[in-house]
Amino acid sequence: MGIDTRQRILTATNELFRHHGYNGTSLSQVSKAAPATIGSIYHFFPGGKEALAVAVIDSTATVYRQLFESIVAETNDPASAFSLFFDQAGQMLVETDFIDPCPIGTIAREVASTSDPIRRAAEAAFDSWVEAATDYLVRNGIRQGEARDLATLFVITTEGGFVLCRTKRSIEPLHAVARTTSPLISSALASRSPTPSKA
Amino acid sequence: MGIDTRQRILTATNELFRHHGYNGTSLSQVSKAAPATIGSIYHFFPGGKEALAVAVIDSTATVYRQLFESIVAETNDPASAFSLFFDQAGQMLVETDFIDPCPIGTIAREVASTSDPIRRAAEAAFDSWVEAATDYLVRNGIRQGEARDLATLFVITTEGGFVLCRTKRSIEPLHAVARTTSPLISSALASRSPTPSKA
DNA sequence: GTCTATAATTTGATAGAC
DNA sequence: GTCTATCAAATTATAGAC
Repeated sequence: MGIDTRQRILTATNELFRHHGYNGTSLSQVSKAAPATIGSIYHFFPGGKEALAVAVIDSTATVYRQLFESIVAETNDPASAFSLFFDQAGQMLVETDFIDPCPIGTIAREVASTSDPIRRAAEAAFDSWVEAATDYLVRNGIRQGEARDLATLFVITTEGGFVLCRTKRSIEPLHAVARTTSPLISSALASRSPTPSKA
Repeated sequence: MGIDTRQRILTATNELFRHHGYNGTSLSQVSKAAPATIGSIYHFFPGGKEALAVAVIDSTATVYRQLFESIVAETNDPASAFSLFFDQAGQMLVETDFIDPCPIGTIAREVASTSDPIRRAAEAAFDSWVEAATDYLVRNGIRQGEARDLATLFVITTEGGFVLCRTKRSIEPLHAVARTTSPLISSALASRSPTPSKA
């Protein structure tokens, strides 16, 4: 059972960050929640708390990118794919009593001015999400520039939606996002050049 | 000069929160930056750090609401009014080397699970912004329900835009917001019922 | 209203036995 | 790999002189 100690530490830290942010989480809390001794934490993460944050951000980036890909893979219409993503995020919020679904935005805003390694990890995460959504929209016939703008809006409304939902303890803000932005995808699809794809 | 000590404390705290968030800011930092002694801080804010945060959130809510009202008062077209707001926010980001323009979103996400007074203050701030933007859109002929959705999207994209801009040290995300959401306002205006207003 | 001193606790991090 | 013990520094908050 020694092998998954690293993963236990990572999982516990992720949850604590989503509860209390970066500066609000102490290593003693992590040690207790994992559970793992302080010595073990420093064994797996010699860079201490900062390295732990980078690892949490990297793994969260991957998990959310995979969630996005799995949702679009199961959905025919791109406009409803994004709505489905917002629905699923809202469901997560309710099930967890409005714990933050994503640790990255909070951590980035807390320490963007003081920890460049963490800021860069968060930047890479957001970039990878924008890229994944852009590629998906381009695959559906939307031209590169418009696709990138819409993908950026998608990530921004996700993060901004989490801010309002967590604050208001309501998923209504995410519903407003879905209602207002869904027509943007539809209209971009409608105005694409009528080159037939192999689908 | 005793009279504005309270204001100096408030201003210094606001700036420190935007730099390092709530848990990343200590009262000793506030004391040094204000400047004011710890005793003075507790004299004006007997509730300590938590009361200080509520006061910062309340004052920030008012300042931003006034900024919004002043921008829309100087602009003819609602679609360009929102773009102007995003432009101005972007300008602020560049001028301050990407210090967070708004302390509320960060603080709310940090302590929404642990401090209900702070969470409620942040909720009131967001609500007041949504209400101001909704009223403005309704005054311009957009029906209540659609206006509220667009106003909510406006606040969400502002907060989410700050997250990405601060993380990427770039104002390009806010530009993407302006480009993608501006047509939504225009189309809502175009489809309003043709009742003539007194403008 | 402002100041200094300090209480009581917790923090991130390290050392070294096992 | 895991554990305990411990460091030096910083934290919020309070007390009481001026």
